[in-house]
Amino acid sequence: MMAKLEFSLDQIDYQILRIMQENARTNNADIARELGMAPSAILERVKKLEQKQVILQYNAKINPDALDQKLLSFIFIKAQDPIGTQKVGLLLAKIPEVQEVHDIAGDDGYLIKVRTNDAAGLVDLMRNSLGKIEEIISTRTTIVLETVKEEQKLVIPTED
Amino acid sequence: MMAKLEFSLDQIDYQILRIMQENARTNNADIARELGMAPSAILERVKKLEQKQVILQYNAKINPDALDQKLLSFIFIKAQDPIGTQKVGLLLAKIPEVQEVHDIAGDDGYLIKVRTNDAAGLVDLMRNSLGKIEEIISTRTTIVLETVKEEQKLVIPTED
DNA sequence: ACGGGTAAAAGAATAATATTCAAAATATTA
DNA sequence: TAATATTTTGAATATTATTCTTTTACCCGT
Repeated sequence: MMAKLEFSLDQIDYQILRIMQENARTNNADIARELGMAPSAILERVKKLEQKQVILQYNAKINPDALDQKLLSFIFIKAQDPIGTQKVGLLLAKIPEVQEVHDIAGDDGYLIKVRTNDAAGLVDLMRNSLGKIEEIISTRTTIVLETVKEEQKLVIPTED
Repeated sequence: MMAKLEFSLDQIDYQILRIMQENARTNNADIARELGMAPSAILERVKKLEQKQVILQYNAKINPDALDQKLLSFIFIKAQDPIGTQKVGLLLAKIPEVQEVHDIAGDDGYLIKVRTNDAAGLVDLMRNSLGKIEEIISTRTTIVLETVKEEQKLVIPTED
């Protein structure tokens, strides 16, 4: 079940991705104009990029402050997963406040990124959500004071 | 110049954000239908959300594998910033492969998230980019073996 | 409770975009 | 070089975006 995906993107695809990465709501007509192509061709390309899972999704970046989500934290979690599984990782992924779960090298661990309203919210989460996961051995929390940059933009090649 | 921003969102705004967070390319007509409102009203709302900086941007999530960006790492950076500045943070933010830069509590440090093609790319980056920043005292790198979850979705309140 | 005023929503008309599809152009392969 | 497959175009139609006016809802002070 581990089909090797074949991407194979050309320069035009890269340009589309570049535009989409800047503003995912750019319409096909605008992209078409910018690339000097017909809108229908762009539509085809974009559809294909979605099908090939090159574009995974379109999301709106919402200001955390607007939802009063003021505290960002990273938590290293040492856990004892049943061999060959990532049971803990999957449980962590289910927690809504947890934005990222990474299985990291070294200490049988995970690194998670968590957004809560405040310190109290973080404590709550650790007690009520992490606390419920028995396989967790220990945690180490790092509090973010200020975020200088936070994007998911990838570096898109200029030549093929 | 530190104007306190007043958000003040109602339940309809939350619903719009919820939809946009799932798929930022959902068109106004669809949102309107889903919320049982006129498209023009939705347009107004969305514009306002953008103006108020509640919605910061729309981005396409691109599959890192498709661009051969196979390696994800987190690097803790201990640095000696000139007092009251985040000079190092800003320099780090300029590096394209660096997706996130967080100023963290404790050890005068930063935590950055970096995406490179492979280990060689990471070494390159540390040597050529981080190496050029003199204020950096030391680094500690954590390699991600596998990512279980990676989103930026926020928890949107259900009641006001 | 009653206006006055403001903000938001609806509705209708127009502009623009999305989408479909057949034909033409391009690439690909044998 | 011919044959085939893929991609692009261009035109027609369906759908959506946007504008603007009218109507409705909401807020405040009296």
